[in-house]
Formats: sequence, C-alpha cells, structure tokens
Amino acid sequence: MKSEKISDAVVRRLPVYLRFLNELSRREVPTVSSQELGQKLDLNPAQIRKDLAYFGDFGRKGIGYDVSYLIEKIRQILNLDQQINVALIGAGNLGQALSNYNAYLKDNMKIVAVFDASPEKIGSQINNITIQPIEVLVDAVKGNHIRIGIITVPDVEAQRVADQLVAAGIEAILNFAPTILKVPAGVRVHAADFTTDLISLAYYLDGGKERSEHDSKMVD
Amino acid sequence: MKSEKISDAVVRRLPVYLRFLNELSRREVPTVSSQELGQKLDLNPAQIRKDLAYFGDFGRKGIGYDVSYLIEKIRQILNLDQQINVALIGAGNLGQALSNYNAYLKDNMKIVAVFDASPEKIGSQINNITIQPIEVLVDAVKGNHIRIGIITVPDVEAQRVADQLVAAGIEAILNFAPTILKVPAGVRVHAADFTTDLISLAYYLDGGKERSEHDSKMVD
DNA sequence: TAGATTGTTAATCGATTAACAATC
DNA sequence: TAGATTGTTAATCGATTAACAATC
Repeated sequence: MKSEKISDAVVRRLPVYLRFLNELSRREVPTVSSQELGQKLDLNPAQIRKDLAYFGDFGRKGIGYDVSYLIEKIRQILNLDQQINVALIGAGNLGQALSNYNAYLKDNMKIVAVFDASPEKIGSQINNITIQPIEVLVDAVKGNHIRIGIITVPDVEAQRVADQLVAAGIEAILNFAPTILKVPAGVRVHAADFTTDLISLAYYLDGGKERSEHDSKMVD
Repeated sequence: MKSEKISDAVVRRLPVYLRFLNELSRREVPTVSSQELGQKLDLNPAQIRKDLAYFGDFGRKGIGYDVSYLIEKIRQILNLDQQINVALIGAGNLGQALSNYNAYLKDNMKIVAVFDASPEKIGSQINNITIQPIEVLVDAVKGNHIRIGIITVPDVEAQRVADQLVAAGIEAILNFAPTILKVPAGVRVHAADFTTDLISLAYYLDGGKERSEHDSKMVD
C-alpha cells in the first residue's frame, strides 16, 4: 500500500478486472492469481499486482486473490458501493441504445434522467424515463443528485450541454460527441467517441503500409 | 521524416487532428500552427509537431501547416484515400445507432453489410442494408472485400463472431462487447466498450476521494 | 517442507515536453 | 530584416516489466 496518486491508466484497468472477477464469481471460482488474470485480460501479471497494491494488500502470498473480497474492494475503490445517478443528454439513436444498456449496468449506476432538445421527443418515454427539455437540465441535475452526465447530442451542441452540466455542478462527463470539451479543472471528462477508434483502425489496414509480416496462423 | 515504427498513441491522435482540420477547412482557414492546434485539442504543440513529423515534413517554418494539404496527407496516412468496407455484426439498439452514424462517416468508411443472429431481424433493413444471418458472414466478408468488422453482439457471442471474422480474413475489429477478444497477431482490435469508460469515471467522483488515505488494514 | 504467488524495488522501456537551430 | 514556427535532439517524465525476498 502506497499513497501516491493513481494514474488514469491504472484506474481504467479496474473496471476490466472487476468485470472478469464478476464472471469468476458467477462460476464460483474462489481465488485467482495475477497470472491467470493476466492471461485472460492480456496484461502483465506484475502490472496487475502493482495496480491492486496501490489500494491495499488484497492478495495472499502463495494463494492469489480471493475473488469475492477483491470484487468488494474494487467496488469500493470505484465508488460503486453507492448508487450513482446519471443523466443522459441526447435521446437520439445512440442515446436510446445506451439507456437500454442501463439494465446491464448493475454496477449501481443508473440513468435517472433523459434530456433532449427536439420538442417532438419531449414527454415520451425511454426505459420508463420521461424525456425532458434541455431547458430544465440544470435544475433537474441539481435536484436529483445527478453526478455524471452522458452526452450524446450532435457535435455542435456538445459544448453547450457540457457548460450547462458544469453549471449544474456535475462531477464527471462521458462524451460521445467528437469534440474536445472545455471544462473547469475538477470535472472529469472521458471521451467515448468511437469514430476515433474506428478511423484509427484504418491505419493498420495493409494498404501498402510498410508493416511487419503478419502470418495468418490461427489461435485455437 | 523518420522510419521508426509509429506508436498507437500517435495513430490515435491522427483522427483527432483530421477532424479539427476538416472544421478549419469548412471555415476556409488556410493555415494553422501547432500552437493553435494544441490549444484547441488540449495537446502539447511539440507533441503535435512530432506526431506529424513521423510521416513527413508537412509544415512550413514561420507559417504553420497548410490545412488542405495536411488533411490530404493525414487521409493518406490513415488509408482514407480509398473506400474501406465495413461489416456490422449485431443489429440491436447499439448496432442500429451505429449504422445510422454511417452518414457522418464521410471518411470513406462504409458499412456495407449487417449481420444478426435473431431470425426475426433477418431480411429487414437498416439504412438500406438488408440484415443477413450470421451463418453467411464468412462468405459475405470474403466476397465483398470487407476489411473491418464492428462487433455489437452480446458479450457471450463476441468471441465467436470474432473467430468467424478472422476466418473470413478480416484485418481489423472494433469491439463494443466488454470482452477481451483473442485474435491472431496481424488482426488489430480496438476496444470501444463504453462501460469501462463510464465506470472508471466513478472513481473520480469525490466521495472523500482525495483518498491518499484509505485504510485497509484487513485481518484475514 | 516445497511450491506458489504476492508486494515491492529496481531496471527498462516508451511517451511527452522543452529547447533551439534552421528558415520561412 | 524581425517575428513566427517548424523539425528534431535532448531532457524529463511516467508507465511497464523483471526480479526476488517474504510468506502462505
């Protein structure tokens, strides 16, 4: 256990660990070693041990990590031991898809409010939540202890929505718009724009790019 | 211009540059400096210059970068100067949302085939593309010069779909399922699972989390 | 005990940033 | 020319990996 500050790279691996641990738990596997974790998650075992050791001594030498205990600890670290209210802004295709994922997020995160700008959507329901006009966003966020905002509005509106979220005291934003949001220090923004991921994939296509040999041996 | 191998971090910034350059182009801005770029994109100007210099001498000392020229060059680097056919596997909410984004991707990437496992979806259309059964995936990918696959099937099916894509000779995969896919070297996989991004945001919520102090003296 | 595996330090590797000569 | 800005080297910073004593 140290008390350095934790890098974002480390934090982003925690949900990955948690996900796999949950699977082990379902399968009633009692313990797991950093080696097994590393194998399944394509990570170096030393890195996993180091990541976990930032937060405490969760493992037992010679044994590994108790699955249930580690789940509990990671959930604490990630603040998932309390319900976290989330707002979704933008009820288009993507927004609707995300709000349906809600069910999967049994991680104590819950979309409790949905906002949209277009009058014809307002008042209709997504997943039992009534779509509200963006005009009431600030009050609704303040009034419902909403701490995270998910932005799925079109590009050009994203910054404006972010500004309103910030004005409402939001603590973190997941931004699906392909825009670099400007927010004050203290508000955390994660980019979730998949077009960046998709387009960068194209770089690795073998279109005359000099690249290392790639054999087509299958992994079984 | 060097000829080292380019890191993934660099490659992932290229689409970000491209996006902003396209905006400048729309606004008919003729040139841009690394400093302006850095300001808008929250990046260090030296980093931007270094990134671009891996691929060529695109700038002019004292002037900056010609917007149109740089767009052209980055598009070449990213293989976007040719049409790239993409398959979408999984026509659920998310898949449908993505296929509608198709319009936005005027970057020469096109979803040309959609697959799904559920019989009731097969034959219906998304965005003018008829949904096909997964059984024909391998042949369809081979036959239509499809080079990238986007996986939006449920968790448990993701690896199986990936295996089929690999069997069909896919070159790259964008994976929305929260699973670490095992693929042979030479096939590039980018994770696009937003639950990881969302959950890791929770870490930064301030539940008393300047937490260099967080006692975990646990007696086992 | 013998084997396994952690937690942690040290070594390595890689990525970012600063600095500046070159030059438009 | 004077000011601006690149491309690139060197310095710094940070993250990953190797190694191993501790110990279950």
